[in-house]
Amino acid sequence: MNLEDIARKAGVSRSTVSRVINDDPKVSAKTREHVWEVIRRENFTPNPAARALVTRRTEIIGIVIPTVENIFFTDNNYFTQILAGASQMARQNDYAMLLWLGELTEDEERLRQSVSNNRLVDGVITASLTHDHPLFKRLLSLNTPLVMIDRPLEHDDKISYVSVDNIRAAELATNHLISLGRRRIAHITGNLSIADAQDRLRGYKNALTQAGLPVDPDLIVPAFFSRQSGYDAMRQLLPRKPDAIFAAGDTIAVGAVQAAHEAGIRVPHDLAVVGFDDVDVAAQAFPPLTTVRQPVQGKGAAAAKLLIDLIQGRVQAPQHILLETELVIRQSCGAKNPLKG
Amino acid sequence: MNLEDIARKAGVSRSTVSRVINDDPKVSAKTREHVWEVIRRENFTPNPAARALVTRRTEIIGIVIPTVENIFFTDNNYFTQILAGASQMARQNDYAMLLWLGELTEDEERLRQSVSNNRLVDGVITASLTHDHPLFKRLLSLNTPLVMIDRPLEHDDKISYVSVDNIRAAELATNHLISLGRRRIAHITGNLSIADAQDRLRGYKNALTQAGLPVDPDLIVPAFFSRQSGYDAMRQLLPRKPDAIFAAGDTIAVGAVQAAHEAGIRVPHDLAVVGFDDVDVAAQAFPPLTTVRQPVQGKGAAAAKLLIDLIQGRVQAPQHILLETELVIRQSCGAKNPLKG
DNA sequence: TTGTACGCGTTATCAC
DNA sequence: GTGATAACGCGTACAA
Repeated sequence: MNLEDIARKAGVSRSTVSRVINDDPKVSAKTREHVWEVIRRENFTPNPAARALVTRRTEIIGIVIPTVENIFFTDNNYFTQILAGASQMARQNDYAMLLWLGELTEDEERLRQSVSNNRLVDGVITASLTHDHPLFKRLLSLNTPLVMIDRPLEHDDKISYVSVDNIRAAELATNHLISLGRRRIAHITGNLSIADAQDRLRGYKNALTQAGLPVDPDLIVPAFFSRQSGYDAMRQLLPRKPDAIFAAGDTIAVGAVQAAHEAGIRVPHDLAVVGFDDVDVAAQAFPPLTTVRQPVQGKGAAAAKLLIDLIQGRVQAPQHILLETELVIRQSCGAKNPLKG
Repeated sequence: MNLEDIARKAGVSRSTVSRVINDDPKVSAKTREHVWEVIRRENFTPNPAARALVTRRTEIIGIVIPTVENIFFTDNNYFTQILAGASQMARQNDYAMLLWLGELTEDEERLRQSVSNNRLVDGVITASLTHDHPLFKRLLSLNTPLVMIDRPLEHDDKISYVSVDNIRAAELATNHLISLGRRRIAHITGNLSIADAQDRLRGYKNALTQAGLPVDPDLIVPAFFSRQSGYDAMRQLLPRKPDAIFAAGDTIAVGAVQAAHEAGIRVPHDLAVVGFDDVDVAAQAFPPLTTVRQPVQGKGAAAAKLLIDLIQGRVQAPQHILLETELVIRQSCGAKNPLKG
């Protein structure tokens, strides 16, 4: 079933059917309605391959989640939420969504090829792409529309991205701990090759300085966004006797709490803990985590919307969008009025 | 840059280039090598739209995760792992992967249309599609190759699917609790419109019966695959004083443990708990959950492989693949030799 | 072994 | 407002 068939059944020419489908104004209301009727009756959809061949557009956006660690070690539903947000926005705009997930290292070159040689998509979203990943340079040199989720560490002035104000958000978290009377506040960082992690570290330092507290290097432990990493970091911190932890991610915080428990340290009594993200594990942790909520689905949705706007020429790159964060108080910080988890 | 350009640069005809790309044997080794060189030098990739137009194949598989609850209430990384497995297998076979996520109810009709009218993919994988979902009938009546992840409740004899033997797995979990001396073993079910949940319930009953223990309806509480639901179910169970819980999912188990803690019940001392899936939250729970691990990534990968085999005619539908499960002993069951979480 | 010519289903550019 | 007709880039009989 193709345009020709519909045309015959409707008693018009192929071009007219095409015009009807593409909302071309110069077609009489009468024929338009008639043709639509036939299309609906026959349950016809134009062949996207043929369409793409001539329009040079596929109406597909790609989303790339590139690194091994993201998929296998992050251990939370961050990426599910990113995908949910992007998917919904794409569908609302009649775009389909192609997914590339980075996996084993051996596959990395193949992924890079697959993404960069690809003519299947009108534009690309990346999530948590680090500037040292081979795809980074490639995607920049391509002239496909590109939107990054999470600010890139390099060339961020030339790249469109969607993120949150991580510095302010980290200040928020740290100030909260300060306001609870904590004074030896430690920070477990995320992967510092990611701008988010760097910004959260900066926000932590800012808050201490502004409160007149010392920034003690011994209380800053670099880690990655994983539970094991948070666990290890906490064990390093134990002898330094912090009274609070600001962790750069919820999964890190969960690992830290586990190490604290094993050492007989009570959370929040002996140690107040604040995480970041508000992904699934935050509310499910014991005790439920106080954390900085960032709108993860919102980031996915905003990235998709921005990408589509770029594709359709409604806006010009680069564009930077920062979404709002919010402190969610549960039990791990020991504040008086915790919300229900 | 197209076949014609490459042909000119290589001093051959367009068809020869096409033959080289498609590994047609009747082309001399010499020209073949020469043409490949030009292709590599020019970094050429054939236009997939043009190719799809003539071959009627897109080399794209679709994956559908349809229901609202899956995305928003499941709160674990189950679907991330499904996607990771499917994605990796797809790429290994030079297929791209299109993702449809079901979201808000208003969008359901749009999703159904988008999936079923679609000519963008060579075949479809569904994850956790229930038989009462509008997509179920549609996908069956389409003649696109189809593979379901998780056995469908109806027509499972006509549908290809990948799953685990949930009955045996549930027996495994329940037997473990019995072997630890527990006698009032309760079961919190998953969403019973999903076959997995029904099978786990059946396995639970089987194990009790085989051990000569009574099946007490008061110790079976229906729930959904969510933490809140597990929490509510546990509160119903409290007055009935179970000494063990087999939960149909890890997230359910986490909710149940939380309710138990609030009631002053110690896990595992007063209450042994076993979950199902071994998703992220299991190891991160407090205490770390003993659970039945199912190979979630493996299910995604197996589904993609099977779908591609169906598309390429290597096997005939319907095919049923059951993967192995494994009991992972951590702390929530109180067994003597827990593995490291 | 290589080249020629046609068709895939659509949109765009002309005429009318 | 409508209808021919030429692209779009590729695969593939068929001819050479």
